[in-house]
Amino acid sequence: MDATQAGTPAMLEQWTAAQAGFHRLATRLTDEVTRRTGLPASSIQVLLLLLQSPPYHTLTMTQLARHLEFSTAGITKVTDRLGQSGLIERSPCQTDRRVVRATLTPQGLQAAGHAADLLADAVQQQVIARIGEDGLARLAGLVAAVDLGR
Amino acid sequence: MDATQAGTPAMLEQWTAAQAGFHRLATRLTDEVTRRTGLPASSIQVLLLLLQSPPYHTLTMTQLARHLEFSTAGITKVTDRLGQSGLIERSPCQTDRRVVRATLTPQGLQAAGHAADLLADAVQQQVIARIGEDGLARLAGLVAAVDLGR
DNA sequence: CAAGATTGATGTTTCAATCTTA
DNA sequence: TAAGATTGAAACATCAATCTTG
Repeated sequence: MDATQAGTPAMLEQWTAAQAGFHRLATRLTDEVTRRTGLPASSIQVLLLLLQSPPYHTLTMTQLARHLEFSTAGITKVTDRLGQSGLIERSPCQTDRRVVRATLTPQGLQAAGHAADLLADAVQQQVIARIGEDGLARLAGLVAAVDLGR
Repeated sequence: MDATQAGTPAMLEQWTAAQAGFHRLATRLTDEVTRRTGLPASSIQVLLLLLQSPPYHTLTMTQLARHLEFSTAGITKVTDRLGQSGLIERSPCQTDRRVVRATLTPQGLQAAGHAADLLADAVQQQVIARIGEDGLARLAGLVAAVDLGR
């Protein structure tokens, strides 16, 4: 028996089940927000990340890409769409002119807040109601622990 | 203060962090398999699901779509590609001629086993090594608990 | 030469419409 | 009439190549 099989097949099934289940959950929650705002999932993620980046609700393209595990090309296009919708503004950085920063506009701040409210409702009803606040905390903790050794 | 705010902003940040972290993890594990097999993530998911569906490694299009939270259109095209690669075979159901079933070919069974080995290695090294087998079990349990009340 | 960002081409997924069968 | 599956069009994300700046 080699190292490949050491964890038993059950380990792999646990992982695939967790992956599929998490995907179902994330889809269900995001769809709730998408349906009421018309925004695709990636745009919602960008808006919420900027909302959670006080005090100026500003991040660079690469910061957005790193946090969301997106390609920089993808971030360029998401922020293009958000810019055309008037929800964010892109501005070149003064000190390093290679850098482009994305900032929530007042309208974007409002949209992000609305999306956050809708998502919070969904999390409350579909997650907290089933595993409690401590359940969510344990879930987030486990994911973070795996992420740390990155 | 209305129900929307009840869970505190921290609850929402925990969720967004968990979502981003899980996405990073899933991407990292799958990329490992994709790089060595040339198969996109969705094809890998279909192969593994069929592998875990004994005794005949057969599922219908809608079963695949439901388990993976894919559109049926998407499943049609994934199985198209897998069929062209000779990894699965599509056959009409005898008793209900609307239904199409996908079955692993001998070659597909081998490919699925290989993908499972690669993924199991990645899970072992990147997940078990950090949170242990019981950590993965807790993670899967929490996700399943949220999924149940579906 | 390396890092940040963008563009065009490519692959994948979904949506809407359609076809077939129950 | 509804359910299962497929098709073509559109949306989205990634890759490779390119441009600019440090």
